[in-house]
Amino acid sequence: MPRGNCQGQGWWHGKFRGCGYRLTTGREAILDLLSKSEGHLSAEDIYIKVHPRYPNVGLTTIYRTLDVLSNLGMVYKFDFGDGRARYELAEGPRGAHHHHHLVCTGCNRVIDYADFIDEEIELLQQTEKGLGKKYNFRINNHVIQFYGLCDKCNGKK
Amino acid sequence: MPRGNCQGQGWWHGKFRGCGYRLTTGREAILDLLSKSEGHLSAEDIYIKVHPRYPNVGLTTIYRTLDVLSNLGMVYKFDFGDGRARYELAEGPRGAHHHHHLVCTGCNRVIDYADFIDEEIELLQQTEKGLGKKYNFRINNHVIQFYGLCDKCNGKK
DNA sequence: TTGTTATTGAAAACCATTTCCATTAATAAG
DNA sequence: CTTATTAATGGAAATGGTTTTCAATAACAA
Ligand SMILES: [Mn+2]
Ligand SMILES: [Mn+2]
Ligand SMILES: [Zn+2]
Ligand SMILES: [Zn+2]
Repeated sequence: MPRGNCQGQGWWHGKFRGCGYRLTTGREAILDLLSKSEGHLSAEDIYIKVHPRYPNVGLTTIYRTLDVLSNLGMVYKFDFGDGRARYELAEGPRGAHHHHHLVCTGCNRVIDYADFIDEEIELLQQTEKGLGKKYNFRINNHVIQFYGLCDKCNGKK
Repeated sequence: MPRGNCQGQGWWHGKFRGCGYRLTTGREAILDLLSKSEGHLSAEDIYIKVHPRYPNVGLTTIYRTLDVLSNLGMVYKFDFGDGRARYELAEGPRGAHHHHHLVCTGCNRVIDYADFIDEEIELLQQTEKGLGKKYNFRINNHVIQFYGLCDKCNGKK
């Protein structure tokens, strides 16, 4: 039962099984929620949404599942500086929904943006290639975040 | 005694006083250590280095000072995914030492890199301008991190 | 020197996340 | 459809980085 990198195709039923993971109610519920939710959910956010419909899915399982999904590359884990991890469905490493983040240090609002993404991606690929060679580093992910104040937080005091 | 953004010039004696902060032994010790240390120190790292010479500087003060320095923009606070915040002297918002990070998810090693920085900075400035206008966002910082496996962690298993 | 008050250290609280462990259930074998 | 194996689970407890509390201290303006 292989457990390592299983960057296959298709949707998660196959992906999960192919990696030797069992397909449980909790995992399905969490993936289901993630796939139909917008935004950047914390483990507790997910718990609060999943628990009413599946009362026998505990917070511990949320954490464990998110960890598995993150290792499989199906979910991205972010730190936006508000003291808890936040998660977002990946939908393919370089897939259609790839975007970066604008984080307000005033109110913790996070804006997804995809403007300039093409130029950013191109530069990133160059950089990845160069750095990978120079430092003998196998890059498989990146994070770009801009920090500042959103319009609402700009005008206060 | 003003407290807000004090992005003045010069070194920290003046900067601190100009922002209404008192210049204390602890703060000087912490800044002193940061300025002569390489790498990405956690609060505890700093405590361990500072405490022997200044036994009356507690961990709480380390945290509080790092928070002040971070708010003043004199120190950058990072999350590299190892469960603790790490800090690094800024030396000017776009100063000579600006660099980005390569983070090994295997052993948590962090490599500073400044290759390709010129192209990155140019793109970032364009992006900042565009995003700032589009989302009415006052950007004053950014984080770029590449995640992957370093040479040592590549060859294991 | 003196008064004001920002800063401090130690201990306790906080709280997101992890660990423990006995129980349950997904899966494969028969 | 059994049955056996063992991954997965959840609730409680532990963990550990960071923050809060509060009385004592010290920086600095006057
Ligand atoms: Mn996003
Ligand atoms: Mn660095
Ligand atoms: Zn805001
Ligand atoms: Zn490594």
